[in-house]
Amino acid sequence: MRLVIARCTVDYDGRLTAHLPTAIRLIMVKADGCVAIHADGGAYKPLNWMNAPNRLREEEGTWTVTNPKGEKLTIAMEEVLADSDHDLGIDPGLQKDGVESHLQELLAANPGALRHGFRLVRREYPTDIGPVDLLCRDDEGNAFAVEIKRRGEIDGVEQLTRYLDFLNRDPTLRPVRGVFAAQEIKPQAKVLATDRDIDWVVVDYDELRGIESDELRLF
Amino acid sequence: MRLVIARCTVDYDGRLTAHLPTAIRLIMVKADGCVAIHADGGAYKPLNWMNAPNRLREEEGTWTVTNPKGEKLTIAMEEVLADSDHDLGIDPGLQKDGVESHLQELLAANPGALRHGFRLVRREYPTDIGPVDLLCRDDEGNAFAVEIKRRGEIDGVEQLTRYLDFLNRDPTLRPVRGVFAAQEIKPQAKVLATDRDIDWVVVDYDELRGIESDELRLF
DNA sequence: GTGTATATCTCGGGG
DNA sequence: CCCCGAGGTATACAC
Repeated sequence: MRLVIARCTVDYDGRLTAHLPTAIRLIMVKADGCVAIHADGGAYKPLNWMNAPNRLREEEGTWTVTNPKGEKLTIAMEEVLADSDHDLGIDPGLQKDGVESHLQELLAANPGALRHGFRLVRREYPTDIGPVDLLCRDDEGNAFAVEIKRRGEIDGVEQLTRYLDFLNRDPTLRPVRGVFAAQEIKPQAKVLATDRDIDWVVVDYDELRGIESDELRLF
Repeated sequence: MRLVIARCTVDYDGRLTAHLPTAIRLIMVKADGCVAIHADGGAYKPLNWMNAPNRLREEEGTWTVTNPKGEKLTIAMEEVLADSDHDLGIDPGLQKDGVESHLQELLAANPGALRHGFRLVRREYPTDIGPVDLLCRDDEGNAFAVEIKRRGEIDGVEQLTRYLDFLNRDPTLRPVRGVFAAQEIKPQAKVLATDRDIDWVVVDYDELRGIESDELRLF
């Protein structure tokens, strides 16, 4: 990783055009070739950047970064204050826990946590406009489409509504009701779901993991 | 801006839990206090971070960053390879061109580019759930709500659908049809728009700018 | 503060 | 490769 502190101006021409007036900034060049220009604030997002793959040409105080899509980043170096290079090696990568996919796995393994008697028909059940997280049936054979979110907001209800529209055109499934499941659900999302006759369930992630490990303990 | 190159492990505990095993990484601390941990690849997004406002405690090889929401980032420094500080000053900021607001201006000035005979009633026409980008009428007086996006995706169609629901309750406007305009429109968005009887138009930004400058040239 | 809409979103998965 | 959905989305802006 190369780190350059320099007074510079920057121009980006690609998906939009953008210009940075003269100032001192950090220019970070990673091993994969990606370039990011950081100011001393504004969270982790750089002011300007160019992702890999790209080609960096460095000549007479002007850096030009181009990529295959025809985007172009031009850095005019006015004064270089520091320039260092560091060998970081390959990163083993981030281990995450608690995201939606994991929540979906847990609920797929324990659909009864959503409603008593639920059994899973299929995860990622396909429709013309995308896959539904879970398709379940209750003990009377009624079909339910389940949309799972970590945080339940209004667009999750919209998403489920779209799936229900399409699923209810299928005579082998009809009628299909909706269940909106999330670790927390915003008041507006509850209102909209209720208005559309969609059930909502707040699920407890830690409790689900508890059920899971309890079941494992039985073996 | 402080730049530290160090072999470290990192743990984040907040909206999720995440762990980074031992490796050499860049730790960037900006003037506003935000902390970002970068590997030598993977675009501009850091592996882990903590935005401002937060509190950084540094003691005996362990950095602890906490924020008011109760999130916590712990960096265990095993070996510091470089540690430098740079005064960057305040950045004058980015000047952008080509974003949605500009596209909206161009289409407001040239509604005929959407459909022959269109004239503008109002930009940002208010409804109970937010303003519609453009309200137009055709040469027969029929009302059209226009939603403008740079990239047309499915949630833009949802947005327009909500506006149409509300606009069609107004007897002085009814019936109002929808036009979904974007520089590019994803296939799913086209399917959903067609399904809901909403027209969609792909607009060419550069061509629109051409029309604009042509009109200026007439004066 | 919440709610809403945008982003050169980034990133990862699946066809 | 594109399409699609999720994100510790972040960020700006209106109410």
